[in-house]
Amino acid sequence: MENQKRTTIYDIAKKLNLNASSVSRALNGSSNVSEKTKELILKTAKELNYRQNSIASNLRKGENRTIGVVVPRINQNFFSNVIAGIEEVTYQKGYNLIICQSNESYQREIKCVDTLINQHVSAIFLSISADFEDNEHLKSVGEHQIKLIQFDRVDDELDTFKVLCGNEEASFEAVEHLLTQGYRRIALLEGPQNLNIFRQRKKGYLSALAKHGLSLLPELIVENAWTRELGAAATEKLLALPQPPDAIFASTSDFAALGVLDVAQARGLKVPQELGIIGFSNEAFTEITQPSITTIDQFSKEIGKNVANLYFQKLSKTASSETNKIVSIRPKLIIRGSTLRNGI
Amino acid sequence: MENQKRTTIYDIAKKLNLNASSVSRALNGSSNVSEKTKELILKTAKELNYRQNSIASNLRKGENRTIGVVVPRINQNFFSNVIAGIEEVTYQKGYNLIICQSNESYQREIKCVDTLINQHVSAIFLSISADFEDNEHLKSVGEHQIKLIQFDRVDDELDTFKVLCGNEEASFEAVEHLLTQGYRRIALLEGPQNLNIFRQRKKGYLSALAKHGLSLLPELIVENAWTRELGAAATEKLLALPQPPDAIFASTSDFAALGVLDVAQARGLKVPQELGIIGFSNEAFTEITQPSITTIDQFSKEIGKNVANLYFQKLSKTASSETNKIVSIRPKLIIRGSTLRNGI
DNA sequence: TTGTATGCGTTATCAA
DNA sequence: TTGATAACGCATACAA
Repeated sequence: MENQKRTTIYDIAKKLNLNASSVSRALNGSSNVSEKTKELILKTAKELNYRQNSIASNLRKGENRTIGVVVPRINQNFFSNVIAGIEEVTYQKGYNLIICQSNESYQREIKCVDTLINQHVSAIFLSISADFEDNEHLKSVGEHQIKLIQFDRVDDELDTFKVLCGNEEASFEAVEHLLTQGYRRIALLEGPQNLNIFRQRKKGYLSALAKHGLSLLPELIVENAWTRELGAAATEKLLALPQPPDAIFASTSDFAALGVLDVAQARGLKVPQELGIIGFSNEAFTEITQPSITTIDQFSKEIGKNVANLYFQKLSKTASSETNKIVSIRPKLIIRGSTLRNGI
Repeated sequence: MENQKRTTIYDIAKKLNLNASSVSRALNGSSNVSEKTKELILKTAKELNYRQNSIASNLRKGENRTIGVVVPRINQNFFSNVIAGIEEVTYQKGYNLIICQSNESYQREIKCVDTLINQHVSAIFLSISADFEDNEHLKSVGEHQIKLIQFDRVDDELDTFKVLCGNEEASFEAVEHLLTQGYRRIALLEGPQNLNIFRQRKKGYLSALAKHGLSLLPELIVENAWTRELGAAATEKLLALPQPPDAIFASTSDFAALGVLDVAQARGLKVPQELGIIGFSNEAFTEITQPSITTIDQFSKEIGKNVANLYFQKLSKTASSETNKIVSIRPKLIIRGSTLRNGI
C-alpha cells in the first residue's frame, strides 16, 4: 500500500475499458452516463480506493473553493470565535479554510496575503495587525480577482466589504452607564490609535463626556494599556494623581480591566463604591471575578458568521453590491458588579 | 483591473519574446538563465503583477506544502493554543495550514479527513471527536500517502505518530496531592470513557488511591461531567450522599471545577477547608477565582509545536522512524488555594 | 451514451 | 543559455 501512486480516473478507465471522460462524468454525477456503467465506475472507484485530486480539479475548473483567513492571533478568544463562526458557514457551503496568523506583525501579514493570493483562494477574510502600516498588499488582493472582506480591525481607506463591531456606540454606552452611576472622573485606557477599533472606542468615550458637559482631562487617558500588567501599571499611575479617577474604562480589553481590579484590591479600594471598572470583550473570566466585571460583548462568533454570509450573499445578488458594503454587529453592554453602586 | 485574467508565465514570455520555460526558470531562481534575462523577466513580472499559481505548480510537482489540522473545536482554549503552536513551526517551514473542526461529531470528522485527502495535503494532524466510533477513515489517510499525527485525543489502536499529554501521571499527582493535604474521600468527575484522555485520567486517580491503600468508592465517581453546569449538578449529587466527599477532582475540565466551586459557595462550604477542588487544563480563570483553583497545565502550545516538529523531523531522518513514534509532554500540577489547607 | 481532443499553469526533460 | 514538448489529473466541448 505504501509508496504507491494514487489511483486516477485513468486507472479506473483502463480497468473497465472505458474512457477517462466517462469516469469523470460518472464520478461527478453527470446525467450523460448510463446507470449501468455509472454503478460499475463507482464500484471500482471504491475498490481501487480512488480519491479525487482536488488540485487538478481546481486547476482545470479555474476555481478553488477555499477561503483564506488572516488574523493577528489564532489563540485569542475573540479571533478563535470569529473563525468558529466563519467555519460554521463555510463548511456548509463546502468551502475549505486556510488560516494564517500575522502575529500582529505587518510584515508577516503581507506574507500571509501573498501566499493566499498564490493559492488562488476565492476570498480573503482579514483583520489587520497592530502595527499595520500600509494597504498596498490589501489592494493587490482585489487586483487578483480575490474578494476581500475586512472585519473588526479594518483599514477605513480601503473600499471593501466590512464587518464591524459598533465600537463607538458601545463605548459611548459604557461611559454613559458610568455617568448614570454617578462616576464623574472617568479614566480611559486606550489602545494603539492606528487601529480603527481603538480610535472608535476613544471617540465614544469623548462624545459621552461631551454630551454630559464634562470636559476632557488629558491626564486621565493612558495609552497602550492592553494587557493585565499594563492595565495594572496604568492604574497605579492614575491612582497616584492628585485627583485620581473614580472610574476606569479599560477600552482595550478585559485583561486590562483585570489589571485595574488587581491594583484596586491590592490597595484596598472598594469596587464599585470607590472605583468603577469596565472592560471590553466579555471574556469568560469577567463573570467570575469578585466583583464581576462590567464589560462589552462583541458577539464574536456572530461576526464570523456575518463575514462568511456577506461573501456568499455577494456571490448571489449582484444588484445591491454597492449598497450593503458594511455590516455592523451591535455589541452589548453587560452590566455587572464592578460598576453597580446605585442599583440599576 | 477587474475581471481580467491573471497573468501567467506565458504572458511574460510573450511580452519578452521568450519561452515560458525560461520564465519559469528565472522565477524559480534557476542558475541556468543569464543574469540579464533574469532581471528582465523579474522586472516585467512585477510590471504585469504576476503571481505564481500554486495550484498549477503543486499539480505539476505532485506535492502540496499544506498540512490539514482537524480538531473538535477551534475556539476551545486548548485546541486554539495547539494550533498556534503548530502554526509557529509550519509557518517557518513555508507550509500552509487547512483547519477543520469536527464539532465533536464523528461523521463530520470523517468528512474533514476526506476533503483533506482530496486536497492532497502532506500531513494531517488530528485530535479525535468525542463520539469517535471507528478508525477506518484514519487508516485511509495512510493509504493515500499522507502522514497522520494524532495528538491529545488519540486512537490507541492505530499505529501512528502521537503527541500525548501525560494524563495518567498528572492525574496521579493531583490525587496524591489531595491525599497529602489530608483529604480522604476524593470524588472523581470523569469524561466519556471512549476517549483515551479520560480513561488515562481515571487510571491515575485509581492508582493513586491504590498506592495509598484507599479503596475505590463507586458512588464517588460521576460520569460525563465536563461543563460548568454538569460539574455543578454532579456536585449537588455528591454532597447529598450520606457520606459526602471531602474533595472533588474534576478530571474533565476547569469548567467542571468551576461548577463545583459554584455549588460549594452557594452552600457555604469552605474551600479548601471543607472541600478540596482540582480542575484540569489551567484555564485563565482558575487563577482568578476565590479561592484560585488548583489545576493541571498541559502546555498546549508546546504540544502543537511538538506535533509539527515530529512531522518535519520524520521527514529528515529515516533511521529512527520506528523508535520515537510517541512523544509525551509532561503536564504540571499547579497548586493553588482550592486545595491548600495545610500549606505546602 | 461514449470517445476524442484539448487545455488549466506550471515544471522537467530533452534537444538545440 | 534557451526553446520545444510533454506531463501532472481532471473536466469539458465536440464529434461519433
